[in-house]
Amino acid sequence: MINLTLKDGSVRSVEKGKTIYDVAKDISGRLAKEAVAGVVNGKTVDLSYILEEDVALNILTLNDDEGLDVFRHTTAHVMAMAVQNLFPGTKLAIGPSIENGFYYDFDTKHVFVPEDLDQIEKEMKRIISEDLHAERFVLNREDALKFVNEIDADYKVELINDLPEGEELSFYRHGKFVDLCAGPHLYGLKQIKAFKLLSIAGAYWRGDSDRKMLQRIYATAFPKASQLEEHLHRLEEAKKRDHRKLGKELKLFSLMEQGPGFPFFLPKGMIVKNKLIEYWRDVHEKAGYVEVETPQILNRSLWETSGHWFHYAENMYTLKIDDEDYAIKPMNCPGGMLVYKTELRSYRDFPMRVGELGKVHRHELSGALHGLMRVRAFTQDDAHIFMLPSQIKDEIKEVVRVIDEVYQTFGFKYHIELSTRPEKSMGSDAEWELAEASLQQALEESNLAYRLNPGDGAFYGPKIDFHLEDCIGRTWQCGTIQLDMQLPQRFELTYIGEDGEKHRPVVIHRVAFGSIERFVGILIEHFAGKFPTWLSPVQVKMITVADRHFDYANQLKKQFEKAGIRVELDARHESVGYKIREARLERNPYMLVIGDNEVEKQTISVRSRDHGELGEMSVEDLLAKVNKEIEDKFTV
RNA sequence: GCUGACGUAGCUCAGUAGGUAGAGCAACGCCAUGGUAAGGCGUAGGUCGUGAGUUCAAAUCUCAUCGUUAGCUCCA
Repeated sequence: MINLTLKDGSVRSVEKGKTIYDVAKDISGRLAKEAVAGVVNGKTVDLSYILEEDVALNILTLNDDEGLDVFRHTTAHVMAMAVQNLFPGTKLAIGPSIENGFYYDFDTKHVFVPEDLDQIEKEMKRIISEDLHAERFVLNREDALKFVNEIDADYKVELINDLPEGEELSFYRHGKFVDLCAGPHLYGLKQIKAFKLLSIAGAYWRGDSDRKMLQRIYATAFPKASQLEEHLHRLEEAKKRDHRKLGKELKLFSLMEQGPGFPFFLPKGMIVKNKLIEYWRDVHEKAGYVEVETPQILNRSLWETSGHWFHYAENMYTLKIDDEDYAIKPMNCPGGMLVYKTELRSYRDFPMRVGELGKVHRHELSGALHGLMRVRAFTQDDAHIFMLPSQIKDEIKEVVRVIDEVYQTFGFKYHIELSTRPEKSMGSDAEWELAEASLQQALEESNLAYRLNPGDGAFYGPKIDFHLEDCIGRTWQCGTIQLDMQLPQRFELTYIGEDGEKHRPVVIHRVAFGSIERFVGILIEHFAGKFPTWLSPVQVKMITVADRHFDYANQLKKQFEKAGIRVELDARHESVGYKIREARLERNPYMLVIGDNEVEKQTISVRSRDHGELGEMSVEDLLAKVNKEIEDKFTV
């Protein structure tokens, strides 16, 4: 007999030589049904793992994230098996589980088309119906290489060669199908019930753009059909609130082939953008920022000083003016440095917070463009903060506070990532160490949880990134705080210290929205086009029932306008039903229908987008209500 | 940039054994003056992304190019 310490701390004695599956069955029939893998002394293993000694055992089920991964990864194997059955000669690369699903990368002469997905799904179902059981075997390196060479699995050869010496080389076999895999896998395939292949895409082998492009099939899988349906429904919902679709429908912005990646903002989108800017100025003014504007086009020598001319060349739009090289700014910082140098600075001026809503242009790869989320011209809500080294921590805490305030206003949750020195970087080891330590300490002293992102910093310094979570759970990188140990040196920035000597200031770059254009896109999707009142392009939409109601409606309209409310009057000769339908599609917060009743009683009947019919009320009441919502930046 | 798909009226889309283009909505005109998600009738609107090629004939086939798109790479 051996003793197993289970998840709940209890100890269970079982016969030596039992499998984990046997133990699960012993515990309960239900557990046996839901079990997918085991964790023995911290190592994830198959259910068929044989227990030989006293261990800590945790049985993973479909309800554990890790168990779900096993389930999805096994489903990926089934997909690979189906593809190889249907398209013989297909070589397998890798097929991991990912959030909500899995993918597998294939190398095959056959070019996948969407219709293939149905066929592959059918074949997968057929395979599952055979109820094959996973068979695990381990080979030594030599045999493993021999084996994968025999089955003509080039990619696996490379994987094996890259695995560290001493690593166990395990394979899984389902019927005729074999794949190199660390495992674990489901014991039987019958547990796979709800899955769907979603899309075909290209992906570089090992994520390296210099290597071969493979064909990737993305899929999703869940233990229960209802969960799959729910997930597919969520995808549909996400599609419905796609900012590119809503941006067109709500006439917010437009993208044209005459300017790929250069968005056109239409009048209504411009209101949203301008309201965000107004809000931003208000927040920053209160937080002690001043604002500047630096030129769009600056001379080459500046970009050489900043290092961009060499480090950022492929992303910069350059031009010749009077035989001299110029570049359209891809960042605001160099201009900001020049602003600093317009005066002799004193330590008494610090921290000096200088904001700039700077429009920057970057030549992004054509394939990277995506609506407003990824563009080639965007407005950064930038600021450069100049300070003493001793002020770093407190100042970062203050910046974090401002960014938090901004996100709270829109109801966003977020998480923080700290990125450290990348391969391509400028500066000495000592400078980087100091910079990284400063950011880290600031976060820790602010008691903020963060993830570490090694090697993901900017070439001039480490950074803290803020990733927003929108209301359907997607994340977007928006805010960032970057400590810059390079530009102050390159621009030879100085200040006069208490001792009367020149010193070098510390510089922080930071953005809260990140890109106002992207932020607008995120807001469109977050609110599904239903902007809170303060941001709505039209706050009150008025509809006349018949022509005779125009005068009263027009008089009301003027009253609203005078009160600073954005109002639109639809007095077209169309049916009321039709005008109401259009107004609702516009998603304005308030809609008023003006007919005989209202004219007679000199009132209005109000319909709220978010709360339905509000019935009759006085104009003053509605004005007060709308104004309060604008004041509160109230979000539903 | 790379791999695949797509590009037809302002919008959403139909139109392949190749035979010089269709619908709905929108726009415009007329009629209906209508009460919380589409009233009726009519008019106009397209060198089928662009450029070459094949063909008696190309929206349809081929090539190139531009754009969009799912991803990869990169990134605010």
